[in-house]
Amino acid sequence: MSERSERTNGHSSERTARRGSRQDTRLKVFRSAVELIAELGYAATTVDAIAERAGVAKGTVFYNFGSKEGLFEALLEHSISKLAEALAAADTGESALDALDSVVLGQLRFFEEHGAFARVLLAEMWRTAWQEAVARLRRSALSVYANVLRRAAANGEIRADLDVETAATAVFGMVLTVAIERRALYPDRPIERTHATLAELLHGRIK
Amino acid sequence: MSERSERTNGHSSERTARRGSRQDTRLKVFRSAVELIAELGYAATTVDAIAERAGVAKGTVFYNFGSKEGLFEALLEHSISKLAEALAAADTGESALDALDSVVLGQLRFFEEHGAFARVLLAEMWRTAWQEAVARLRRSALSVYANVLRRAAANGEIRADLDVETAATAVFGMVLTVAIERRALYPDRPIERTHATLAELLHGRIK
DNA sequence: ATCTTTGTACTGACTGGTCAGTATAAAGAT
DNA sequence: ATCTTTATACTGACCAGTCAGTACAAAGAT
Repeated sequence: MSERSERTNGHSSERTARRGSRQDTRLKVFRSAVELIAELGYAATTVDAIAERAGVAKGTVFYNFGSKEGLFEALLEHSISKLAEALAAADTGESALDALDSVVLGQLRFFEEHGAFARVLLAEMWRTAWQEAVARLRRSALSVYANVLRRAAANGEIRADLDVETAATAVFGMVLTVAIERRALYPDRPIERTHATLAELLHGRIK
Repeated sequence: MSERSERTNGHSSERTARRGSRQDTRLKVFRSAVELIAELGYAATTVDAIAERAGVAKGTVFYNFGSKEGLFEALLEHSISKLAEALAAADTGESALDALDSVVLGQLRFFEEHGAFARVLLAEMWRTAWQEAVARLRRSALSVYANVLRRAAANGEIRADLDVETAATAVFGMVLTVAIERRALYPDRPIERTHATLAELLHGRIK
């Protein structure tokens, strides 16, 4: 979703010109919603609270998203797209295994910046109600891992018979869990250190 | 409905305390609660629904656990203990890395049997409201992984400078994620196959 | 033996508050 | 003109927690 349509606002006067623009309002609501839902969970988060934190009227939320569920679906859609973009952009490196390390780092960095979304994703990912969003996640984000692993298997960097789909989920879940732990427990630890630990784990018994 | 005809079944439950049916009631409520919360989440699950599925009156839930939150805390306590026992029991093997594989398998098997709890744990684990339960989880379950990894580091099976705490969380989160995916998406796949994939991933670039 | 009391486990109708969603009038923005 | 947002007020369903009462077993008491 989110056609980046900036709507040609005449010329100059760029910046946040469209003060009351719909896109702007939607983003404010997204930010507020993801923070609250990360803290309290979807069901315990009220639309009143979302609207208040976003600094908009309650009616605006319903005007823009139709319902609480509609808001949440749009939020998932929006955030999963961004995550998929970030992972795909990180898929670079000499060897496939270098690329794997790089994607792991990309995921860590994304969740460093969007920690609230990490929590929401972890909590809601397997709820049957949002199965469509999960399917999209598999197609767009997990497939980045699956492809890297497939490449590694194809040119002999790892066993050719590895189940890349399961392995992709495993790595994704591993990084997601660690990213959340880091934010919750060791917020000041440099991300590179966490990344190094994960890389060692994935590279196996290196001395 | 259903006049709980438990009555004096004579046998059932050891002589620990007369009127042993209270333990029975609590377990029925636990079972019902974990299933519903796995499906709907904590906040969206009503005490009415828990009581109905357990076949007890709503008042019984409050009589036994004081509040909805009290019920959930007792449930976490109960289940985390069982999980920790299962992991500790699986901590066996020639080398530390064999033990690691074994604990991973133990965790997979535990969540195979208690899939609903796996979902609840994943979703609620990092909610600040249950931080006490998370602390207990770290002490009792994650420490099994941390100890295995420490042993492996001590006798040179893996790098001595590995951050075992972070690695323990990583492995735990990886297995938890994959266990849930397996149940949701590939329930018929033998657990050994999933285990083999995780072992390969952990053992690194073996050809 | 029969009556009375006590403690434990449980029941389910009821209450008081909460919250998604609606309604509407008026104000900005383009 | 039309789209978007604001502010306020309202409705009705839903739900956590309460409470007066039931059931019943065991322990005195007579």
